[in-house]
Order: sequence, then structure tokens, then C-alpha cells
Amino acid sequence: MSKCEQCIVREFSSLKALTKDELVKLSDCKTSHIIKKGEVIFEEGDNVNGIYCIKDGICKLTKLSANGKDHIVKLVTKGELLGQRSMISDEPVNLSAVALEDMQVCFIPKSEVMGYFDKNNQFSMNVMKTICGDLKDADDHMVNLAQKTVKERLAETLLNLHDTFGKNEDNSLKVQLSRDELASMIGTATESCIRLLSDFKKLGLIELAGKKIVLKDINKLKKLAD
Amino acid sequence: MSKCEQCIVREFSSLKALTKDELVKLSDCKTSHIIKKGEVIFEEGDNVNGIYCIKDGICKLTKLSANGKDHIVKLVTKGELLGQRSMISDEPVNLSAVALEDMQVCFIPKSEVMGYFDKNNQFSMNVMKTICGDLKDADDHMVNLAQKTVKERLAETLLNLHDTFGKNEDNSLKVQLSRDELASMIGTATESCIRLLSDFKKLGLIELAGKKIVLKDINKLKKLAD
DNA sequence: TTAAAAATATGATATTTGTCATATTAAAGA
DNA sequence: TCTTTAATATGACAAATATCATATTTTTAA
Repeated sequence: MSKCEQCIVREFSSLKALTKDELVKLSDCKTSHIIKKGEVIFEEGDNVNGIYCIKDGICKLTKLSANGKDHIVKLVTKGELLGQRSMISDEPVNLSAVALEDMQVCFIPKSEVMGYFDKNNQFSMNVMKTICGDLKDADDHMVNLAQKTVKERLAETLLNLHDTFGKNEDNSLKVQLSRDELASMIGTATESCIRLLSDFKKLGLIELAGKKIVLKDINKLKKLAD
Repeated sequence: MSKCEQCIVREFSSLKALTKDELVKLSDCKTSHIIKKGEVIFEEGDNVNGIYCIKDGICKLTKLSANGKDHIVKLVTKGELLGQRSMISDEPVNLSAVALEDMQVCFIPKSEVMGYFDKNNQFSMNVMKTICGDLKDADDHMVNLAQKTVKERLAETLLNLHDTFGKNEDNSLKVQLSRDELASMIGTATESCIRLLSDFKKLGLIELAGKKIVLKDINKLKKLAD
């Protein structure tokens, strides 16, 4: 069992506020897990009773809509925590988490985390700031969905993926999403997403090779995204 | 200057956790304000440096989109606090607040509120739960915008307005929104919104008299909203 | 009270987006 | 490797929604 004191990703999350003592105790009660690509970490409605700390990999947070389609609300990667909102609200999780690539995660039981809230003010503040950031992002996202065209949203999403997750040596976006997943991020039909990607390719904005997407003309994409 | 100890709306917000002493101190440092219908409480980008407690009235929280149109993110009414996210993130507000009717609000400076976070754990927890609730609502809203049709969103919004703010003696919805504002809540063009309202009227789902809207057939509206 | 301005309403039409059908390509499993 | 299945791609068409024009009603303010 790896030691939390030596874990680097801790520094990127609210957990960075924990003291040496708290970390030692944490090492004892956390459990480590390997999640394979495509596997579910938790599902909408589950009682998770703790939080997950992502040590490696990327997952999508999705929500089922009334028409039966999944919508991708957010992508989450190493250094981030999952399940905070649900734990604080004392409710089942409102989103599902599914691995987009192989992942390493640690689970920290609720009892442990709630102790930090009581005794460690800096930790509480960090969590609050994170959730406030999520709320701001959600507001932005909402307005985009309401006011922008599908084309604008696709351009914007490609740029976001580029900025947030970076690119491989061959310049292709590091996160590999299926057309279907990309469509469910921007809120459109799969075929519309595919069609627009083809359009972007014809315009020389991107290059497509299987699932790989290379952004060729970031400035023009920015103009398209508004 | 009215006393916070005797203020009823306090019981409906995170402030209910404050002690007698804290309330007395609060009464001294808060400022009371009358906001007329249509007036701006704060604008996107402002440094508010505190929070507003709504004693009476309703306001809209809007965000300007890239195409220059305002989108209504949320309606807020008495008993709720404004500006929490911005204060915690230590950033300018990301939304504008505009009164939909005459309002009474109290402003509490940041320095005062931050003290509660340090000393009053229950207060912190209340604020966190409120923000977590907002985040969950935002996720729901997002998925609706992404996956539902304008007709479904209009039906849903009318039902929400009914459930959240209730109705007058003549059965009309208590919140009076212009067609333009309603459109900017559901994320559509004003004309589309007007047209759908006319359709709903023809179907006997609602009744229209000027700005007044009466929900006639709630069950059918629910079916329409999915 | 009345003129001007704003909000509501509706038709005509254009544009965007979704759906269904079907081909092509890539991926997975025996 | 080959077969089967899933993902990607594209055309044809339908439906939803936006835009523009213009009429009507309501509100505002001189």
C-alpha cells in the first residue's frame, strides 16, 4: 500500500492542506484501486460514502438525460477529487464516473474526510474553492449550451481539450474521445458532430486519423468558437 | 437600522447558524438597501467584497454570452444569499444581479463573513451545502439545455416557476417575466418563446393575459416537459 | 391624454440540427 | 487470420429553431 505522504498528486488537490499526522492516518484508511478503461467508478444514484482521489488517468462525469442519452458534464484527471459534492450534501452522487483510460484511484472513506472539515480549516477552504470553481465553470458551460451554435461549441470544446489535457508527440489531443462522446460533450447528435469534424477538416482547421485529432489552426478555431 | 436578531429571513439562509453574539455584531456592520425593480445590484466583473442577504423580492442572475445576449442562470428570492461564490473564490462576480421586483437587501462585508468561516463550523457547512446544491442544479440545467427541445424546456420552466415561487390569488404565476426574459431562461429566441406560449394557450395548457401566465393543465405540462 | 416607444404577436422564410438509411472503415474476438 | 461487431462517414430528408418583416397591443413619459 503506497504512502499518501509521498504521493505527488496530493499536492494538486485540496488534500495538500493535510498535516503530516493526518496523512499518516490517511494512508492507513485509504484503499487503492486500478480502474480499467471503460470501467465504472460509480454510477448516478450510488451512495459513495467517501471521495476518490485520482492518482492517474482521466474519467468522464456523465448524467443521463430524460431521453436516455448520456451527457458528459466534465472530464476529470489526476490530482482531482471525485464525489465531494455528494458527500457534503449527504446525497447519492448525481453523476456517473467512467474511466476514459486506465486509472489509479484511491478511495477515502467519508468518516475520515469529515474529520478534516472539523479540524482543518484550510482543507475546508480548499474544498470550497474547488466547488466554487466547478460552479463557475458550470455557469459558463450552461450559457454556451444555451446561446452558441453546435459549430461554435465544437470548436470551443476542441480548444478546451487542447488547453486542459495537452497533446501527444504527434500533436494529437491527449484525451481520446469517440465521436459519440464528443457529441455528448457539446450536446448534439453523433452524426452532426462527425459532419462538423469533416467540415473542420476540409477547412484545414484540424486533421483526423482514426480517433486522433490534431488542431492545425488554433487561431481560426478560436475565431469560430467566438 | 433593523436588527438581524429579529430578521425572519435569516432562518432560511446559512446565516441561521450564527450565534446571538455574532448576530449583534452583524447588525452593526451590515447595511440595508432598497432596490427598485429593474435596478442592478451588481454586474458581472464587479468586485463585490461581501454578500447580499435578500430580505424581500426576487432578482435574476444573468451572464452575458459571446453573442451579446443575456442568459438568465437563476432566479433568487428572499432568504437566499448573493455573492458567496465570488467571495470564497476571491474573484469578481461572474454573474449580474438585477431586481425583477422591488427588493430589500442587506449587505454584509467580506471581513465579517470570513470571520464566521473561521469560527463557526456550522455556518461553513451551511454555505458549502448551499453551493453544492447550486452545483447540482447547474448540472441538471446543463443537461436539459443540451438534450431537451425548446418546447420541453419551456414547459419545465413554467412548472419550476410555479413550484418555486407560487401563484397569485388569480392563479397567475407570482414571478412576472417578460417574454424576452423567459426566452433567455430557456435559451431560445424571443419569437420562438412567444410562439410556443401561443401554442400552449391553443392547447389549453396555459392562459395568457398580458404578462400574466396561468397554468391550466399541470399534468399535461409535466408530460410535455418529459 | 396623447404621442412615442417598447413589448407582444404572427407570418414567411432561411438556417440549423436531427433522423434514418446505408456505405465504409476500424476494432475486437474466435 | 478471418469473421463479426462497432465506429465512422456521408447522403437525403424532416423537423426544429432562428431570423426578418410587420402588425398589434401595451407601457411609458411628455
